[in-house]
Amino acid sequence: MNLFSDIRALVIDALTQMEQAGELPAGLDTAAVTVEPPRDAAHGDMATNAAMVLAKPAGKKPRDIADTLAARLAADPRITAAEVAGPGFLNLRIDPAQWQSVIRAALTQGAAYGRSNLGQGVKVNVEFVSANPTGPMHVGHTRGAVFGDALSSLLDFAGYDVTREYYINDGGAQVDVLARSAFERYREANGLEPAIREGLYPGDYLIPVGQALKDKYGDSLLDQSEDVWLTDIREFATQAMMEVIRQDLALLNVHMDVFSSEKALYGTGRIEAAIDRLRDAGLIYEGVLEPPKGKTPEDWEPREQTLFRSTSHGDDVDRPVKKSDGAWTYFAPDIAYHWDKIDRGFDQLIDVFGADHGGYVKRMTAAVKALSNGRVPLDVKLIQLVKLFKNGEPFKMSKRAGTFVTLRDVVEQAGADVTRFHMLTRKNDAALDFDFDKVLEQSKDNPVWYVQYASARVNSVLGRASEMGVDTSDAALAGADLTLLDHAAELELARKVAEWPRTVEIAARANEPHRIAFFLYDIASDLHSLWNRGNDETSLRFVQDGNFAATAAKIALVRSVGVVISAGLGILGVTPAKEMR
RNA sequence: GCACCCAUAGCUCAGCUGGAUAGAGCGCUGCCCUCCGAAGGCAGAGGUCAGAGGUUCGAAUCCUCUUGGGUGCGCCA
Repeated sequence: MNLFSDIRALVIDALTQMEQAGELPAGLDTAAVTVEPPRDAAHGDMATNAAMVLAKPAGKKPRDIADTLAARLAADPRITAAEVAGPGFLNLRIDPAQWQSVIRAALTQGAAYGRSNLGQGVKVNVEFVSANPTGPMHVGHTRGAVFGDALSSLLDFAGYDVTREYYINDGGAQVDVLARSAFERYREANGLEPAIREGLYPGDYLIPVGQALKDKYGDSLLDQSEDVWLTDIREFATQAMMEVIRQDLALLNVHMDVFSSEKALYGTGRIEAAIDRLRDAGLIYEGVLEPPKGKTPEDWEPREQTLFRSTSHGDDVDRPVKKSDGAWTYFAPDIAYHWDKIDRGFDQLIDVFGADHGGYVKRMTAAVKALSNGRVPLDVKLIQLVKLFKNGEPFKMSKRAGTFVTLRDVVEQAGADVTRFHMLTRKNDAALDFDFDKVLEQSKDNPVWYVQYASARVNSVLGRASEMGVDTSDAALAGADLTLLDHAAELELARKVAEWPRTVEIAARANEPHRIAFFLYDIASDLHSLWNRGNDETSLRFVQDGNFAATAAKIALVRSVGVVISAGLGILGVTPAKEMR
């Protein structure tokens, strides 16, 4: 149940009746009509902008439309008052029975309350992480992993058919470097001195890989030249790294549906086919790129190469798909990969990239547009940096010295729940501070703790009511006499519960899971606030000694908040706390 | 040089794709509490939404320009 969309439907219905009655011209576009909670609660429960939006196309004054609309809406039993305000807003007061039925809906639908059919089963592919398989995941990847996973859950909750996918970049030169690095560790495992020269991966994480190589090959590869072992060791090391990455993701409770390999595209004709498809559309040509103005690379020399005419789909310059040696650029297999996703029947594609790949966005959207003839939209979400702190001091790390912070480090120190929640307390395109101490702080300015505390309080108060003898099962609470919830402060909280389905849709429409985190903070804050009022006004306490009916009603309200918090945390991939420690 | 992202209270950030008097936490000020309904509560001050134009009933939000920060710009991925 989404009370806001119900009331919007009522408004649209009334507008249609007005058209039929000749009070409005027929055929008006009502897409821009909204029904939303007013900023100021004194304005009522909901407000619609219908009169202002339609005034111009209808050729009428906003207030005239609003007056007529108000009269029609007031006839509905759900509306207790409809008054025109300001430039033409129509403020609506909703019958308390509606808020009570929202609570009941939350109790009967449980974890499904707030689910939406917004997505209508549309197939969405969310590609995220896609870290190079050359080592364990570090903090930078962590945020992308959390974001992609939460976004996927959000879209699923909003009625989309979601696939979580990881694109393994195992086709480029970096996996050769990995193989050479692993080979040195293999030598080391055989008692030789490893030569980790400049440009190789120095991390300790390859030591067990060297050992495993020794177990498999003994000393048989030691005297062989690179062309003998490169392919096998590359394959071996890449698989080992992917296993490490899978385990890292599992630490964060991130689980992919599909892993796609870049390398697997080579030699299958898929890349050639994708490029040919673009060529048939007249988008591939041989040409010479101009050097970027103001920043010409020192070794620049004009040369002819195979280019994709991405400028015809909004890019700034055309992009090469082949290197000068005739090999594909990274872009070419990625085009084939995205075509493959289109081919697999996805209606929407989402790519989650690090912000340093921002320059890649236009060419990829151009390619997807061209490959799908504009059918499949691609939304690229860029994830900004995570700045680490410890006790308020910047936490320095150096990749060269091997002191970079891994995903595992973060999760071991902060825990998966705290890490996930905190990573979602910023918009994806804003930089995020992560302070190892602050995220574990127990205070109001730590959203993770504050929301979990609310969750624990819900659990605690349910326990108390239960001890008192109240049946606190959702089914029983749904049958409570909710008309007893007549205090303004209680209805206020119920209103927040009613906003949950709306928040889900807004967040899903924008592909912005952080909105869920902020909503949870808000509703937690409202719950704490009502709880605190109970300290002074005993009639607002959730457990009313000796009064079963009142207690059941209040507990129903509290539990409905708990249902929403659980659902929201579920989307974020965080386990609700039952008690605080 | 060009493109993309960002700029909101002293600080860290929200702001429901254009709505009414721009919000929250921290910090600050002032009251209250010291209760196992728990690790504080209530209230107040604090803003030229970087700046200047434009679009319209209405702009923090959309367009143009300017300033300041970040990212990127063929044979890395």
